[in-house]
Amino acid sequence: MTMFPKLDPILHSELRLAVMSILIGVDEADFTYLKKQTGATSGNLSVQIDKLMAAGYITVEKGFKGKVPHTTCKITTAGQEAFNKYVESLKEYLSASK
Amino acid sequence: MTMFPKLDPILHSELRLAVMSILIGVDEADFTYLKKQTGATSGNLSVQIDKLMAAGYITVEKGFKGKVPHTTCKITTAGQEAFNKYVESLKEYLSASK
DNA sequence: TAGTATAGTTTATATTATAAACTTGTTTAT
DNA sequence: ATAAACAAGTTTATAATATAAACTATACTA
Repeated sequence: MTMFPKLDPILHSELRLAVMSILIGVDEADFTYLKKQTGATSGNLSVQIDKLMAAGYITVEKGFKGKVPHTTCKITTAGQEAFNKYVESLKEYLSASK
Repeated sequence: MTMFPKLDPILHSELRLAVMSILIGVDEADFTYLKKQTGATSGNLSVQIDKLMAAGYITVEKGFKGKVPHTTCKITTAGQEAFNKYVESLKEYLSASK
């Protein structure tokens, strides 16, 4: 792509972008919250969270809340940077005639 | 997705978005021009142009320029509307804390 | 006329997204 | 106490997508 910057494939996904969008505005969020906010299925969310983690864009802590398993996600600095860069890149696509 | 609008899958594709981004700013563009501007391979471009056409977002005219085959693409009204809507939807994802 | 270039299309493959099925454990009703 | 339903995920299978490789057809060029 000559005039269009490459879009980070990790972020160029509807659900992963939604997750990142939530996480960037909040200190942390748990699995259930992310599921409710995004409307995703558990399976899909689980997979996409894994990918974001593998990319180093979020950290995932698995523990228990009382007796129930509980997963907390938090955006990393790398994740914030990648998100910002993605937004900047997208702008090149969205602003026609430039 | 409850708080995030669904992103038009036809447009949520790097190459198709690039093509639409070019076409929205220009009266028409031919295959070769789109290929150069996007840096895409011919095969990929051919396939994605087909999909945009199938979606009714662009028109494709195949003819000859002298003796050489020549394909001209033009955005449709539906395509412009879809593009604008996509941009609006994306904003919901990009503006954190909203 | 053999070789290279142009303008694509078709087909095959690799990657992704998504849903369905499953696991593990908990709470609730009987 | 135990079966039924629920919660929080994970794993696996399938469907959809993107992309590249191979191919077609014609034209130009040495």
